[in-house]
Formats: sequence, C-alpha cells, structure tokens
Amino acid sequence: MERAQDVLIRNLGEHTELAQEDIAEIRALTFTLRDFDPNEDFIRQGDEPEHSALVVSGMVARYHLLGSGRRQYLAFHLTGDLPDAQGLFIDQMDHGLSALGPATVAFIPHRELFVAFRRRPNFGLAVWRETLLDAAIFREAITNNSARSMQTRMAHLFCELFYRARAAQLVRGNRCPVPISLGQLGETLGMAIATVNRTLADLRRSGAMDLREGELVVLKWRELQRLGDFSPAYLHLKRQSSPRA
Amino acid sequence: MERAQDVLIRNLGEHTELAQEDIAEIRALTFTLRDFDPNEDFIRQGDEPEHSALVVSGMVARYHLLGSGRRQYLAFHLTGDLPDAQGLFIDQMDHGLSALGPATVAFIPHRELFVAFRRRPNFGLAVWRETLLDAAIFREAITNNSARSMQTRMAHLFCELFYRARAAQLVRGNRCPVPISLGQLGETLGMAIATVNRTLADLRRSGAMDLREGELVVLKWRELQRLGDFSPAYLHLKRQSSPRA
DNA sequence: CGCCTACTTGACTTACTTCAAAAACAGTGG
DNA sequence: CCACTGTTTTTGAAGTAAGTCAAGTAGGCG
Repeated sequence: MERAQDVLIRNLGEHTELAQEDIAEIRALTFTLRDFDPNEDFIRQGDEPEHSALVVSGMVARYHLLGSGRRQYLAFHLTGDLPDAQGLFIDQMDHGLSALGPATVAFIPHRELFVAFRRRPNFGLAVWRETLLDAAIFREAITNNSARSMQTRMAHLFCELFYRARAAQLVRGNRCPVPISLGQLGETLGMAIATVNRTLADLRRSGAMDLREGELVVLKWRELQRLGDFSPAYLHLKRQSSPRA
Repeated sequence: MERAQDVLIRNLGEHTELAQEDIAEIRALTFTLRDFDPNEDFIRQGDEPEHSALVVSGMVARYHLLGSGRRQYLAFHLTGDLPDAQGLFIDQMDHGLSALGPATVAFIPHRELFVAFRRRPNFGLAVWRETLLDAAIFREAITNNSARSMQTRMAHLFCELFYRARAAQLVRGNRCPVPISLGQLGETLGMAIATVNRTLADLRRSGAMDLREGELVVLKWRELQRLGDFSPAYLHLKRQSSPRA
C-alpha cells in the first residue's frame, strides 16, 4: 500500500502545483493510521474532532442522521480524499463519517495542519481548493436527487464514482471497487430499496454497466454517460481523458 | 444602504475574530458595485470570472442548468454572503448566479484577494470558513430534497431562510424579504409547480407561516420548525437565539 | 445445518406529476 | 382610466411512477 503522505501529495498535486517545500511540509506531518471494518463509524454527528482524516485505502461515506432515524448519504470518498476538512473550522460535526467497505484512514492533528498552512500558505490553498471541489460534488448531488429521473440519477452516480476512481487510479480494466449495498444506494439517491433494485436491473439490462461483488463494471461508458446525463466538468479534474469502452 | 466593506466585515466577523489589520486590509480592497434586475444573471455556467461577488443587498441565487433545459436552484444568498468564492480557485463555473429580486452586488478582483490572503492569512481563513458554511448548507439541501416529504421539505427551506435572514439582520418583526416565485420554489425543492402551490396552501392553512408579496411571514416559529424538522446546528451560527413567536 | 442479512419479485396503494383551464395580477400603451 | 398582453397563481381531473407491504430466494458464516 502507498504511504499516506504520498497519497495526499499525489491527490493535491492533481489540481495544485506543489513546491518542494510544500511537499517537505506535508511529509513532516504526523499521520496516524487506523483500519476500519465495513460500516464502522469513525466520526459521529456532534463530534468536535481535533484531527483531519485522509482516506488511504477503501471507500468512506458521509451521512446525515435524521430525527426519523433515516440515514441520508451525502458523499463518498476515495483514496486521497480529505473527507472532513470541514472539521478544521467548524465547531461541531453536522454529519458523520463511516467506512463503506474495509478502509484505512490516516488522521492528522489540526494543530499541525494550521502550523503547516502558516508556513506554506500554498499548502493551505491546496486544501482549500480540495474542499471547494467537494462542494461542487455536493451541488451536483442536489441536482441529481432533485431534478433527474430515478434511472438517470443512478446512472449519474455510477458515472461519477467511476470517473473519480479513474482519477484516483483505482480502475483496473473496466472495473473499480464500489462496496455499497442496495439499501445504502437508496439512502444515497433518495429512493426505496425496491425501486433501487428495479432501477439497477434496468441499467444492467441496458448492457452499459454491472454492479456485483462490490465492484462496478462499466461495459459501455458512452452509453452509461448518456443514461446518466453526465458531464464531468463539475469535478474540475485537469488532464483526464474519457474512459474507454 | 450599508457600505459593501462593512457588510463583508460584519459577516465574516460573525464567525471569525478579525484583527484591526484584517479589517484595514478588507477596507483597502476595490469594491465595484452593480445593480441587477429580478432574475438577471450575473455569472453564467462556463464563465471564468476574475472577480468575486459579495451580496450587498437583495437576494441572489445559484443554479444548475440541465441538458433538458430544466433549472435547479442550489442555494440562496443574502446580504453579506460571498456566493461565488468557489470562483477563486476553480477554472470554470459549474453553475450560474442570478438576482432573485432586485439586488446590489459588489465585485472584488481575485488578484487583490489573493494578495490580501497572503498579507493577512487570517482573512483568507475567514473566507475559507465561509465557503465551508456554504458546503454545510449544500449538504442539508441534499438531505432535504432526498429524504423529506414535500411539506417538510418546504417548511425546512423557509426555516433556513428565516433563520439566516435573522442572522443577517434582515428580519423586521416577524417577516423578511423572500422574492421567489412558486415556479422557482419548485425548481429549488424538486417538485412540480402544482404541488408547490398545494403544499404552500397547506402550510398557510397550518397557521405557522405565510408568503405574500415577496415576503416570508413567520407566525408560529416553533410550529414551523417542527413541520420542517429543522435544527439550525448545520448553519454553525454562533450566539444566535431562537426567533420569537 | 440453520441463522442472518442482502437481494429479488409481485401486487397494491398513494403521492406526485401532468395536463388543462380559469382567475388574479402586473405592466404597457392608448 | 381602461383595454390588452403576458405572467403567475390557483384549482380540478386523470395518469403514472414510485412507495409500501409482504413473501420468497440466495448467499455468507458460525
């Protein structure tokens, strides 16, 4: 497995030019690794964390818990993401984080990050930009869950996950890990589990994709993209070509 | 009308301790004021802006335009908000901005902002925090539009608008300006206009609120809050008490 | 083997959308 | 001031997509 430091440097480097001094500053941070089981929480709504998380491997989810007990998934994070940079500035977590499949997460003390931001403002700006990319993904989720049909909505989610997985170099051939249950898919897309199942069956039948054994398989990228009304501009990924197939 | 500089200083001051030097730095920035008519666009999807906007008065909206021509509103901004701080770091706008009612917006050159961030890192952190509060509002919108009933959804939106208007000192008595049409409400909450009308009629009938002549009137705050399943923690506003009534 | 969880499928119900038309309202020009 | 136009709001009736409920199957694990 890649070292946590390298994962972070690579991810920030995707969108920000890092100087040698920035990289040295990142390498000097303290990374504490922890492994999590599927569906294990590691930050809860209401917590006041003093560390920031970095996804080193696996997939991580952010979610709201409603009064009714219902859970709403807000975003998924892959290797290299900083899923709770919010926590740096915000008193109390307004949402929780959990591992989706088995995951490894590195924790970095806020205190050290603030010192590093002061010494290398460019590093701070890179993390800031990272949080803005996050926000763009949230915006797209609003639109996806509010304005699109169930099928389009689901196809769009798969497009996004595949596209981001590709950028994080997690795609092997035409597949990438997506360890998510139908129930969780429903709590992401705002649909009942029966509908999730039927909609997914339709997508499979279209021949554009499959989802099995925790893996997303993209068989016809262009077709899936069409079904999902997906255009990747909002992900603001530089120098990435379209997936094949 | 309050000066643009003061509006910004007051808003950032709500959540961040600003030193005299920070304030001086903000006052030295160039603010270019422009007035907009209702529904006039001032940043379009695809633009590459070189200025950041600050809402000086009125209400401003952010929206996605879909392939189908449908419009999805993403967020509303009140006096003091920086509705496109994203633009500071992101190549191309993935969404547009328009005035909702008549609005005054100040524009600040990115170049000057970056210089100010470098000279007063604390100012940069304050704006960063502002963008994170924004993201929290996006997250809540995902949950609202995905996991709540139509009535709850609409009540929640009104709660949020009223609560934020109060923080921005826009509430007079029990009312605040909300210059939005039923159609736009539908494009915000993901419902058909007929449903908007019927749902709004139900809310009016409950006696908790009214919406007329571009003003939101809150008659029973606690009741509206209950109907909207609203808890303001996600807004991360310090030192604000609950509205009366 | 038996238990638990996740997935699948069918039948039924209901929320919401769509369509359509009328009423209220705002703005424009005579 | 009023007629004319266009837009927004309101209401009704009909159609449909998705939710709910319930039962059954398949897969994973002690």
